[in-house]
Amino acid sequence: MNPNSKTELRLKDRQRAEAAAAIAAAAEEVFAARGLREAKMEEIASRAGVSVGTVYNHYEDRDALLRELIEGRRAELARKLDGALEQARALPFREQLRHFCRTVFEHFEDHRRFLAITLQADTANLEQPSEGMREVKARAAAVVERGLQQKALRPLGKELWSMFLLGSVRAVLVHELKHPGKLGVSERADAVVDFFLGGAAA
Amino acid sequence: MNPNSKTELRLKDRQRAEAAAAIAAAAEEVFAARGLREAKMEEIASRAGVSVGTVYNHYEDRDALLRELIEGRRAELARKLDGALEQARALPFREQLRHFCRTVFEHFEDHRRFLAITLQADTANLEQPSEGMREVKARAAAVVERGLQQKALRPLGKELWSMFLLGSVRAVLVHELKHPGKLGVSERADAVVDFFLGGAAA
Amino acid sequence: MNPNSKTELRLKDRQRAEAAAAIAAAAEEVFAARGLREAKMEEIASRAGVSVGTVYNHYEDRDALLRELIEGRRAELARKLDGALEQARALPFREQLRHFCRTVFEHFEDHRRFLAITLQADTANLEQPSEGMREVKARAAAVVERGLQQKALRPLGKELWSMFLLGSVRAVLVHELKHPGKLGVSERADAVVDFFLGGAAA
Amino acid sequence: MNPNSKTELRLKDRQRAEAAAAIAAAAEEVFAARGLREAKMEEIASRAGVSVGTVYNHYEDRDALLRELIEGRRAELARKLDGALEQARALPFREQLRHFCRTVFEHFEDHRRFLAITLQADTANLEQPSEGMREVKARAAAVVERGLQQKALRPLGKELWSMFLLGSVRAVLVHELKHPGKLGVSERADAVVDFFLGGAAA
DNA sequence: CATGAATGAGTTTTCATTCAT
DNA sequence: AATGAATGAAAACTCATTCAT
Repeated sequence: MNPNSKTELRLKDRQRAEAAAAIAAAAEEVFAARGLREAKMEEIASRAGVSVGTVYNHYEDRDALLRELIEGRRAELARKLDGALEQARALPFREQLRHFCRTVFEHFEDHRRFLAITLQADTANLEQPSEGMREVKARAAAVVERGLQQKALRPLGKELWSMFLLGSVRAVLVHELKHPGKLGVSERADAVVDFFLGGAAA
Repeated sequence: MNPNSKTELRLKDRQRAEAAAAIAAAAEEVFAARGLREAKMEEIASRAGVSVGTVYNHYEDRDALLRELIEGRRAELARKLDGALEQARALPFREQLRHFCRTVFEHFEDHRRFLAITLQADTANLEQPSEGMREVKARAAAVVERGLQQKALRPLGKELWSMFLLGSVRAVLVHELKHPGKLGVSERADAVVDFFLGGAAA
Repeated sequence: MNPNSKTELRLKDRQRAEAAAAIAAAAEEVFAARGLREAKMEEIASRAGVSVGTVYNHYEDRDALLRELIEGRRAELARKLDGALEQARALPFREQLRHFCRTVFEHFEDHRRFLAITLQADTANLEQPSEGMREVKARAAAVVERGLQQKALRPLGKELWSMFLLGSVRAVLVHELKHPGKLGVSERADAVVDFFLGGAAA
Repeated sequence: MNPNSKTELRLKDRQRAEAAAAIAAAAEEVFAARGLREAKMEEIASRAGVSVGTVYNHYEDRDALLRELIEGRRAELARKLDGALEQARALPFREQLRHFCRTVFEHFEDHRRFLAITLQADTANLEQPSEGMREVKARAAAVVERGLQQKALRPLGKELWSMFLLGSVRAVLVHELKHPGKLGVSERADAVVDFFLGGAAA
């Protein structure tokens, strides 16, 4: 009927996606500001400049919104990590580690307070570890894998090392959240790499 | 009037405290089983074998109950840590570290699922870091302090090291929560100490 | 976007106002029938033909509902009194007084039982005399003022006279409430005016 | 068994009565301060220096407490009025009226804020006008009766005049409650008598 | 009799979700 | 598809009353 139908569809799709993104952004702010329990659909809607009904046109329900939000952020980070690791493929292991950490810190720089929530949602609902978290872990495991292959890491199991790596990153993240402004992204990455590789002993 | 009045007071106080403890225990279970958002006051009451009203006789409201619960567990851990550090005072730093980690792991062993929840509450409501968390951090800082004085740690700031120490402990904790049963308390402590002191590098 | 947007807004506003009025009417009935303490939100809602939630969409909480209800009725009366006094401006003072009283009695005729409740709420919470009551008093003071200017009243202070005027009106009101149907609005007004101006002495 | 049993009984009775009076006094304060709806049994008990249970040992339930409280105060007033009218029996009518009013004002002087509550309770529960209020009205009717017999009042029905008389007294009472301290008991009585007998006209 | 913690039915209030416009 | 008022099930919380000590 309409020769532009294909174009129009794309246009609509894009508009849809933009609306969904705006809502997600608003939700991020509200969840961050109020907490997982106190965040209200009404506030999310009004902060997004739409009505509640519209939020429900884009997300099945409150849970779905939160889930997609978290997964989305994690997927975004996973993508960034893929890029960073690809770029650093040829560099020495320590450099690869640094790239990994910097990417994480940069990502959190953009989503500061919401990530605190993410960190929660990770610990909660232990039953079904989110797909997204698994993805980030997979990237950590990938870096660590390379370190093991290059004999840059002691042989102790990929899982254990990535666990410690993410734990160290997380510690700095939370610390930054509570005492902001001390260190730049690079310094934070350096601190983690130094500690992770060399430990604390004198 | 009553020659036993003093005794009676103590008795009533003790009974009151016991009732509060029973409710706290029930609340711990329910919060752990249902999650921070889904835990209902009614269920807490009935699991404690009392009526809702009684819960409200002991705790101002739902928030207060959760808050006091978390703080209570943290204070308990802080007390245990004080004991452990006191006991290990004369031992080499590595041993002290091990005592610290073991104590934390043992504590978590007792409160497994609820503490998963606690870990959340820590990250959330960043505004006012709980008194209890501060106390645990203080103990970590104390161990680290000794390490610095004995030149067992590189000079890098008490805060930074305790941050990494707790981060490493937490990583193992969460890992254990998701993949239970792999390691005993001692092995976990050893793993953390080894990593914390020596790092991951080959 | 929508050429009717202005009209639509008005329509919605009107509907909102109508809904609020319907709820207020239901609340009036329930408060009147059950009393200030026994009136339940659920009954108000169902008598208004809406759900509880809807009541809360229109009124902050139970207190606000009652407050706005009372204030609303008082404001209504104040408006009627303004009209009556305006109309009677040129008439002799005794006539003005009669208009004043008739207006009050007519108003009470419409809201009989609820106003019995209102009379309570006036006396209670003496701390902050309601805006609405102040308005009614102001009208009484205005009539009295005219009487003083025309030397139709002995000079004794506007406040004192309006106090006695309202007291006399109130006495008849309460009496009517308890022994209904004896006198028509006009007769009641005449009785008050006669008493107020001439006193009881033979 | 016990030769003192009679005395003891009386002692106990007296103690019982004193306890009940203390509770009534506390209740009066709390009902006055918080209002009919907001007054809590716990607060009444603690202000009386006893436990809730004790309150229930003296009064069937909350309603009974309030009812007996109000009735008690009214009966007290009725007794005082009987005395005053007896004393003034031989005086001219205007003096009798003054005695009546003074007695009322003095009584309210003692129970200031609580009376506001009484005034409410009068208006509410119109169904069953309290026995106590009827008693006070009866005294007003009695004074008025004398006035009529002495031809000191225009013939207009005992009921109507006592209604106006109490209405005028009440007006001054409420006014005093809101703007305290202006007039002494005597001046207030004079004002009412002057107005009641002579009206407001110049 | 006094005590005061326990009770739990009864209310208020919340808020995710729906749906007529 | 957007709107936002209406919905009402589900919680949270209250508090008069009871009763074991």
